Amino acid sequence: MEQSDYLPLQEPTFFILLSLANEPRHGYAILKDVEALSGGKIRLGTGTLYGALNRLLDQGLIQRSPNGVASHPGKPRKAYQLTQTGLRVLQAETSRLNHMLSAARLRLGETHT
Amino acid sequence: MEQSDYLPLQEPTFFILLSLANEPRHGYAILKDVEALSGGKIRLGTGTLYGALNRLLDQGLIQRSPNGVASHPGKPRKAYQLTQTGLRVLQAETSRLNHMLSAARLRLGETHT
DNA sequence: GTCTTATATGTCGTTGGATGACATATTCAG
DNA sequence: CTGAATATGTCATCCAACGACATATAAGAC
Repeated sequence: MEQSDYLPLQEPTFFILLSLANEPRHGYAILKDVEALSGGKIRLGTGTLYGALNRLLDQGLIQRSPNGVASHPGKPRKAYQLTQTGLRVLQAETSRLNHMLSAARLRLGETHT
Repeated sequence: MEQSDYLPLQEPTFFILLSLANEPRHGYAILKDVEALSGGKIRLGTGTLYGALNRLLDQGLIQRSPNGVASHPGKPRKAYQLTQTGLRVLQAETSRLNHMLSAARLRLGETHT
């Protein structure tokens, strides 16, 4: 299994992995984080989110992380973290994005950005 | 209809539009151009290509272009070109890609590129 | 002349991730 | 007690991508 077998990532999946890049988070926290991270442009539906989390678990790109014990509203939290594979996939996807932008600059004639 | 209604673009669609950014091309030429443009990494299947071309026609992102009269092997060529809408969508997608990379740099801690 | 290769367009069934609607549970503030 | 924010989850549907297959033509090799 190479990381390229998981590419390309779709937008929601990309942001979910990115949200977990530095620290473990539970689902709802990912939801809010992605919204902030994208400047409010991306609002994950819960169907998209929890579907993706289960798929990513199956694929081994994320894994369960010990839940904090703090009291909080709502159903019990489930925290997740990136696996090494997940990180590699995220980096590979970032690289792919860079290649696409290089190609776009060539054809659309932008100097940089 | 805003250009954002067509986003995000999938990889094949993005490269097809990009291939038409500067000059009209027929399907098979797009196939070869995308392969070159991506450094050989992306090889469109014909199902993907012709399916996408018809969809993009429906959506008004591309339009038929007068066919050259040159003799050539194979079935008669059908040339396509970007519409103004198509160009705007392509630019919007490029912008979206840039935002994603900005977010990735923040979280993955890359200095640039 | 025929065979192969490159060119060229097309159809079709399947898959897989995204999406929106809906359901459920808990804590806290007013 | 009621509503809002928090929190997880299911389900049916949609749609672009994908791979396999089909068809046609021109040119060059032999």
